[in-house]
Amino acid sequence: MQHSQAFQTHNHNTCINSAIVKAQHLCEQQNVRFTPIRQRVLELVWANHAPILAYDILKELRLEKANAEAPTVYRALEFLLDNGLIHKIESLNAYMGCNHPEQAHVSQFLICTVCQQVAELDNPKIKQVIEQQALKTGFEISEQTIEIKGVCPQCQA
Amino acid sequence: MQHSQAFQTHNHNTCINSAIVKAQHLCEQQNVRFTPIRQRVLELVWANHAPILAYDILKELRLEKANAEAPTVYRALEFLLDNGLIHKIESLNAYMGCNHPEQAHVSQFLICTVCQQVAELDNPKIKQVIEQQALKTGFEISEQTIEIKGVCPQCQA
DNA sequence: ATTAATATGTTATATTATAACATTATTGCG
DNA sequence: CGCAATAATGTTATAATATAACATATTAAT
Repeated sequence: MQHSQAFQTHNHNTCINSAIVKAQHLCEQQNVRFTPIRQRVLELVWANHAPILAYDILKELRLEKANAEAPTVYRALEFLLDNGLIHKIESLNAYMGCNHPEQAHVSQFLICTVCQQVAELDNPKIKQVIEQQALKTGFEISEQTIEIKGVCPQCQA
Repeated sequence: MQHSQAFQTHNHNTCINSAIVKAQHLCEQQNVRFTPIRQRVLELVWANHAPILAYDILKELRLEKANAEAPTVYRALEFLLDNGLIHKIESLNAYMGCNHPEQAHVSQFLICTVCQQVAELDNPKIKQVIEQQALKTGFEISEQTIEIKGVCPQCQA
């Protein structure tokens, strides 16, 4: 089973549109404001399946909004993170869209070091084994950061 | 089985001494230079079971070496990382000593958000399940970053 | 001893992220 | 509606993390 389109060819506009629509619905449900800046930043994050750097978002924003500054971007990113709409890839200091923000989940990221694309897995086995093994030491987990680097199927060919 | 002393009381001088001795041997074997700066940085990294920030290492170094600068620290950290003597905790931008640099291994880190201490696990089950599940998508793993946040046994009491 | 390779010193700057305060927009309520 | 409270954005400055580039010193190999 392929959990993500990231490593397959697909019409990526569908990804972006679907992400925006989901975000709109979720923000409405949560009664939080999906403002134009927040939407635009989310669109920019979704521009590729590769994670994007905050200052690269800023560069893009500035093409449309000359007075954009770092806090504009970081505030939008914080909002999107808080509401589960994006993930931060810690080992890259970069951000990527979340595949299914509508449900809480623990993700694992497969980061292709050749094409830079990242696939989001939400594999319950991985989550559970980690919980199980950590519990053996008496540790109570609140958060898992799982980032896997390697080469995706496309780039092996 | 407890894989690390981090969350238990212990004579920590033993940890530091043992880490330095292992590093000396390994560097000799590998025919790389374990210089005074590199040794001192390794000692500072081992000062606690909590990861340390690069600029905190720099502050300590400067007490002994007034002309120490950022590159001094980052070069030593790079050397220690390259030779498997320390790990970088990506989600904290911080560095910690490696428990058994003498063998290649995939680690998982249990980061206590209360006491800031970090235990290094080297759990083969976790490693294998991740490999297995990633392989299902055709992904070839080269590196795993596994950082688990939560509360350690001591801090639950 | 001389050269090559490695390590360190030094200055500057790139990159990532936040603090602090001013202004504007939106919401809730009398 | 009009006003106050809250939330969001604008703006300037700076903190925190990390590297580039080039000079000097140390060590290793011949």
